[in-house]
Amino acid sequence: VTERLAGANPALEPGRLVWAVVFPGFELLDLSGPLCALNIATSTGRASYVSRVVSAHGGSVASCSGVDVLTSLPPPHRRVDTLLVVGGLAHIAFEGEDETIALIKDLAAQANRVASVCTGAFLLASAGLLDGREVTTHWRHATELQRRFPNVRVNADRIFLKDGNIWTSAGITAGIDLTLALIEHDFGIEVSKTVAREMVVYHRRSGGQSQFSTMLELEPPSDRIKDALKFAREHLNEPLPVERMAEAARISARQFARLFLKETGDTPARAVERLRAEVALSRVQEGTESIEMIARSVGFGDKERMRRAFLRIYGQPPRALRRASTSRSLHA
DNA sequence: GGGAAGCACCGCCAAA
DNA sequence: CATTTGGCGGTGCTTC
Repeated sequence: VTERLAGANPALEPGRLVWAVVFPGFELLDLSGPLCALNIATSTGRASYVSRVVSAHGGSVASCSGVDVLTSLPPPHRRVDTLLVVGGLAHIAFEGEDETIALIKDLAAQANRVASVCTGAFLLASAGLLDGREVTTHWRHATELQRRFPNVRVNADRIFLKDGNIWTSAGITAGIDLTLALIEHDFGIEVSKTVAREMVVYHRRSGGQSQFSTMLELEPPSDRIKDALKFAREHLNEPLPVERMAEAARISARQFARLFLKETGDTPARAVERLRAEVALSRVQEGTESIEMIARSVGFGDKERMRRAFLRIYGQPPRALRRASTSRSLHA
């Protein structure tokens, strides 16, 4: 089954066409993760995608995990919204994928945007689509990507990355995060959150070392909210009631709360709590500072309030998380 | 541990 | 006329 029709919802646009390109030896999860997310999004009735799996020669294509996938040849009418290129073991042999690269070049020219999962970035780079772009890929292959394509700016410290109409993601399951971001971009954060819940994955997980990654992966569209978040990060250890953040955003508290929820999918107070918890967590895990010290310096006031926040967010109190992390490093 | 106080959130309405 | 904005007050949750 290479084509999946959107659940009929006449109220919606005819469905964005997503073409996924595969090749012999591709990673199955690079493909199935995104397709699953798109399918669930469509089944909510609040989004609409039509996905197809194509390859250079059509027919059955073997994934690296031994499962074959039936693909089609790209039909003549090439109205494609999103081109999605997966990765796979064969990235070493991407030189032998000239036809796949030609296909990608051809489709990319028709597409509104281009995305890659994992080492799919190598194929995009080979097709000349990544020159001058900031991209990411599987951490294990990031340096090789940079070496082979000096004109590409590789950032290995991200789960996914959007540079203009080029979206790239880190290894394998990061394709799901990438697809959630696409869905959010297209149909709003409520839909992407629903899909994440349904798939039982994090709606936004933190990537790399960026402390505030959850709030940065997707920048809120309006400058107002961005300013407020910036203000919050800079004054994290001070009280941050809604009114103060609204002031930083230069709008009324009511409107601020409304916009904030719409753009970030979270309410202001919750977001501040998450921000604090994220900063605290890394210091709880990595350092030897007292819990009390950390709690004060990230704005929780005292360790008891931080403990409750940790229970809400991580399901475990700080001490348990520190213990878990130190015992892990002892065994490492 | 129970009850008061404070705050965040949200629905509702009116004004812009 | 519709959409956006801001204020008000009730409700529920957290903290004290």
